[in-house]
Amino acid sequence: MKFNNLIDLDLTQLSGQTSQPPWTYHENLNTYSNVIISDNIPILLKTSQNNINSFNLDYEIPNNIDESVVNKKKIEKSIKEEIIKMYDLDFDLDKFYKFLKDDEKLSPCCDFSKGLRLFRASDPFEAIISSISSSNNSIKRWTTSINKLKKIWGDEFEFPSGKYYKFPPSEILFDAYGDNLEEYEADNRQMEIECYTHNLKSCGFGYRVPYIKEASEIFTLECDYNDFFNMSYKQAYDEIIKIKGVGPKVADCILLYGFGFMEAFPSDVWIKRIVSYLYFDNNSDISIKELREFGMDTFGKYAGYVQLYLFNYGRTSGLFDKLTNK
DNA sequence: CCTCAGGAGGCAC
DNA sequence: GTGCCTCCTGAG
Repeated sequence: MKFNNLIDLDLTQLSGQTSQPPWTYHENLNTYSNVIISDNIPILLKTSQNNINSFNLDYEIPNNIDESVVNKKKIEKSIKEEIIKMYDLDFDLDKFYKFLKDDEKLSPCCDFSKGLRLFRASDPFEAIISSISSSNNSIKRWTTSINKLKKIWGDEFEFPSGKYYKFPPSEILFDAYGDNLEEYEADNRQMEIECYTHNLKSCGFGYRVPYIKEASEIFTLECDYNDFFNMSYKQAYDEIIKIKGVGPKVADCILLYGFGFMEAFPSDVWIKRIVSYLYFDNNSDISIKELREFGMDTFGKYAGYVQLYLFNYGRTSGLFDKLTNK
């Protein structure tokens, strides 16, 4: 299937959005692949492109599923809808670029991020755990941790092009061991304690392990995250921030990348540096709380996209280096 | 080549 | 305001 939309797959996949880690990249084919569940069937999505004005979507079904039992038309319709959601293809980038160019402080962003789109979650729970893992952490570290987690607890599917793992549901992580001591005590073989690596701590989540466990418990026993789709931004924010390990920044990441609340403006030190530089004459007295309010008031429904473009602008233009080398 | 101190990051307390 | 946990960088 060919999609004639402006999108830069590399930028979108690798910009550190906390809906999920980047998909598996195959260099020789220039393809990003990931498994999703579509109509109860695991489907491997494969996206590739030669230029940013279009991309191709291909798919595979698992080796152990007989091709004759799948309804191809139905599958293709549903994966098309899914890719439109995940790559946010309904968002009008041209209109957004006009908005950026109307603000002389924002207009340089366009040149560094052409084709960058929101990378939305297929599974909101994955976005919740990914966002919690990203706090006080680097992109490389949290994505490595999430990939390890998927390999240990996620369902494994074999496709013609290889093995892929889905992010596990909350009840699986609710049951998972927190660290190797817990795992050791539940095992009757009593091996050396270092041998126990089937636990959250061993994935490198550090002190965030109890936060991940608690979030898993809440979404297993107490509430359904799908309720967030029926809330206003403010209602959803007030609700999600109650979870331990979820502060203002993580809450906004979850709402933006996991649930598509476009008015969220995730505010961290990087955004603070670049906004201070662009809008406040580099006077960084502005607090993170004020920064979030500034972003939401100034950019409105484009707040999430502006945050994305500002971050990428800072990262790729060398502006972040300049702002931190002093 | 090695080791090790220092830095980075958002949140709970 | 302080400490959390892990990885990365750079100095020696």
